[in-house]
Amino acid sequence: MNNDTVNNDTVNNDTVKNRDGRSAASRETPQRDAGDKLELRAWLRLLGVVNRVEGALRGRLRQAFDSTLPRFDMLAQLERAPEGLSMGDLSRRLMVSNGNVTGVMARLEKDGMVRRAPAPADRRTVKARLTDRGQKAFREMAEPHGEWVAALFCGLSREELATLIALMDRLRASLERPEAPGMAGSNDETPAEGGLAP
Amino acid sequence: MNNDTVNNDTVNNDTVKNRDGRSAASRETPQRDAGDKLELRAWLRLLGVVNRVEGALRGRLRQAFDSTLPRFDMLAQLERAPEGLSMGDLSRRLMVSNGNVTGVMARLEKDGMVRRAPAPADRRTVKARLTDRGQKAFREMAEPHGEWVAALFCGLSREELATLIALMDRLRASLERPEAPGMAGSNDETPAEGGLAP
DNA sequence: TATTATTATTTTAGGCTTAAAACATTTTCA
DNA sequence: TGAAAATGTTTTAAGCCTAAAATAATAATA
Repeated sequence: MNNDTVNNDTVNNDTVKNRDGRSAASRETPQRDAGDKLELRAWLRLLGVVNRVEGALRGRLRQAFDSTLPRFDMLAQLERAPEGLSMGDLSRRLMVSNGNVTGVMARLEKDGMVRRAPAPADRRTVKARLTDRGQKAFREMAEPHGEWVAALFCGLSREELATLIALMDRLRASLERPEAPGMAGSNDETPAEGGLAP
Repeated sequence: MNNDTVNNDTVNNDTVKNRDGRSAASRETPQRDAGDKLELRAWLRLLGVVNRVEGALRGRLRQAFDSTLPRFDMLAQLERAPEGLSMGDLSRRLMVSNGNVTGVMARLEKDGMVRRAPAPADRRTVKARLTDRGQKAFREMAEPHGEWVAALFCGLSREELATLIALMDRLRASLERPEAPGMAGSNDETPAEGGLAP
């Protein structure tokens, strides 16, 4: 994964002149902006936690099952779709690029976990299904995986978990809004590609 | 980055038999466990949000500055350490592997952003510093970057941001605790490597 | 129907990331 | 001192990931 100035809390205020002269760009985000950089701090914390949890899960999955998170995710999606999924379905559900799906699925197929076949109706699309082997492998991993996650999050109470979920839902919803949620101005690069990332 | 069953809220209850027969493993995490999978849900939400934000930042950084998040992070660390940092320092601060630092720094050096030189005192260590070019490049990126983050998080109020930061701090602290926070049992694989990931 | 546009996937080129092995240098201590 | 342990970095091998270009097949339309 990625970091992003993860470390301590210094949040490089240095170059960010927001004392009173509020740069042209910062004017675009109205009532915000109390000089602190709350959003940046939140982002760095989020990133740090996700990196750690991901690292822990990666290690456990590798040691216990010689597998990886992306593989696990693909299997999980296919497991709950017995009728199979197209590459595009997987790409959308896992929020990764098409090319990525192609690669991971190729490896899974090589390992005998999935089978891919062009759809008879529309020969453009490729449908993937879990093999028996893949089904079995996923079912073996799923429970330990859930327990690892539970253990990693044991520092938060149920109430805190609920709060966290609610916050993430709010944030996600606001990210989804096509009101260019990351394009608050300044240099007029980055044309106007509309929504978020991929 | 990685996903991890990101999609909808189904959270594959399927294979996870926790109705009454609480599997041997789930007994290890005591008062938790109300049958729902709150931790898993929280984890998936977290991951989804981080993926989206990361994707948005990646795209903007690429389009506006033809740069990347890992490069930006390295520059940010170096910028606040004018006396330079060793490869190990960077690795620890950014929480990435040594080999990773070597690679990203090699590219940054090729682009003239940093300069690396063996430390005279201890010839094992390599110290990196920002060049003038690197300094300038980082300072140009830092402000837009902060604004992009602020805009992406504009869906949360200041209070919510503070709550989120507090939650992340608690979670991070509990992850740090060497009480094997991800090893709640079941199959006795994954020896006992102590703390978290790398 | 022939062209054009759209949709679905793969390929390509390049960068990020890790774990483990290999090197290099310094420290420890017998 | 000199071997052994520890420390710091790079290399290696493999996988993940993306954006953009290339393919392939279907749908729209003139």
